[in-house]
Amino acid sequence: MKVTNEDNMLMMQRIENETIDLLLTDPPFGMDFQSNYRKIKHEKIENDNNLNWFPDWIKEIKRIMKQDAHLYIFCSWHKVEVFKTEIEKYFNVKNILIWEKNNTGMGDLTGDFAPKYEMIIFCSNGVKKLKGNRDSNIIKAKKTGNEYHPTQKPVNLMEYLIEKSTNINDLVMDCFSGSGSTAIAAYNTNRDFIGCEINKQFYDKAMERINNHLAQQKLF
Amino acid sequence: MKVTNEDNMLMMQRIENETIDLLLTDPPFGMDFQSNYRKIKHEKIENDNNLNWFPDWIKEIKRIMKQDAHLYIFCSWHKVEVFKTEIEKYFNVKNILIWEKNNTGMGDLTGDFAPKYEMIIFCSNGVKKLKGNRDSNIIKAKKTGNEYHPTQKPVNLMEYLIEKSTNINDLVMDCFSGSGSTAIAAYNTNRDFIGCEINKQFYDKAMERINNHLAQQKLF
DNA sequence: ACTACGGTTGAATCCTGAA
DNA sequence: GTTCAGGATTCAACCGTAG
Repeated sequence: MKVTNEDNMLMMQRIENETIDLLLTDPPFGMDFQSNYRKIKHEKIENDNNLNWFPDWIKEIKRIMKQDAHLYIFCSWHKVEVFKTEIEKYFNVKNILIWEKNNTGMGDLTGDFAPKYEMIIFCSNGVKKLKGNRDSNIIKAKKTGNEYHPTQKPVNLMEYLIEKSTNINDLVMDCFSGSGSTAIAAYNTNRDFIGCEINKQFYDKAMERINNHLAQQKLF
Repeated sequence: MKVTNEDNMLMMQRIENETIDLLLTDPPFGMDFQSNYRKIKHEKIENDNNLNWFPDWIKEIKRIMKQDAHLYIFCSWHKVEVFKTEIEKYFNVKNILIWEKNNTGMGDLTGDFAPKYEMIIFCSNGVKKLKGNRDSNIIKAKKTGNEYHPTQKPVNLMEYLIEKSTNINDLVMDCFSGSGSTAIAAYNTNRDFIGCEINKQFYDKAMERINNHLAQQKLF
């Protein structure tokens, strides 16, 4: 397990071709997002409000993914056309999964439906099977907190996706580690993990969370 | 209520500017679709496996929609980037709704998640409020049959969307009427309806369905 | 001073699930 | 059972500055 505080393009430069078994990550969505309503105020997510970085990023991802590998890339419906179009240049977009949350979000209260899901673009590099039952492309998972990051992902959702697509000791990567949920999920499912988070505050909080989790596990 | 057997571009040519209160339609998705597994074999949906017609179509839609109007355009995730990008040139894409079905479809049985939803691109022309409660963007509705069309929509789903976005006697349009579900839903909710279906077999079956429905209503 | 414009601020909803 | 909190937003109101 290795989590660093740096830009993910720098981290990936050090990774050899065809190394990663699974990409499971939640990139910044290219939205100028900051909730003024939260009780816990987080630093605004660094975001130039566009996705200019995306083409170079996905190209570098392609280089380091193994020949038979899965990718799960979180995405809002607002920018799904940008994500999907660019990803399809390199990978086979197999599905767009719907992560259904337990509650709805804010937004236009009278002229719109309330947001209740995020999209997850599911791709394969080459051909690879999924483990276990044939589950549906709508996945219900409770949002479990935002004490480490405003868009913190539920650990059990990440564990589920890891177990659908990898074997024990496989290498899972998350380029936008955020709260560290993916790292913890990889640890819990006995997979190896590499990831980074560019924001120092989020990185520090994630490392504290991860270290606490590892310490608790060792008590048993 | 008026349903014709013709190409929808011909039908729309006869409609004056800013006439339609609600567009609720399920266009051909630009996929070469034919299930070989169905018990009921339908004629293959006419489709040149691309969406070349879409830019002209949406431009014509823009012309005939009222200044404050909603649009619901069904869409598979496979081509959502094409639909969304083109629609955004003319309308405000407010949301992508998820119609969650009660059961899953076919497709890749071992390397993919099972399809359980369709997307509905929800747009507004100008500013318009929704009626009733603030519902979420995941809408559960049972698929109720495919005896009239392979992608037949549940009448209650169409009724729900019509009632969210229109008043009694408003004019609802469905350019791709298919099984006639939208027409029946408009009738049931006391809205006016205009639509067409290019395929003679689907058109005949839909008209039979609609006429039977009207006849049954008149018994009471 | 008056308007036009752009950026910032804060208020609002209802459903779900945890307590 | 009942309370309670929380939410990858949008909109309108309100500034400040420029023309």
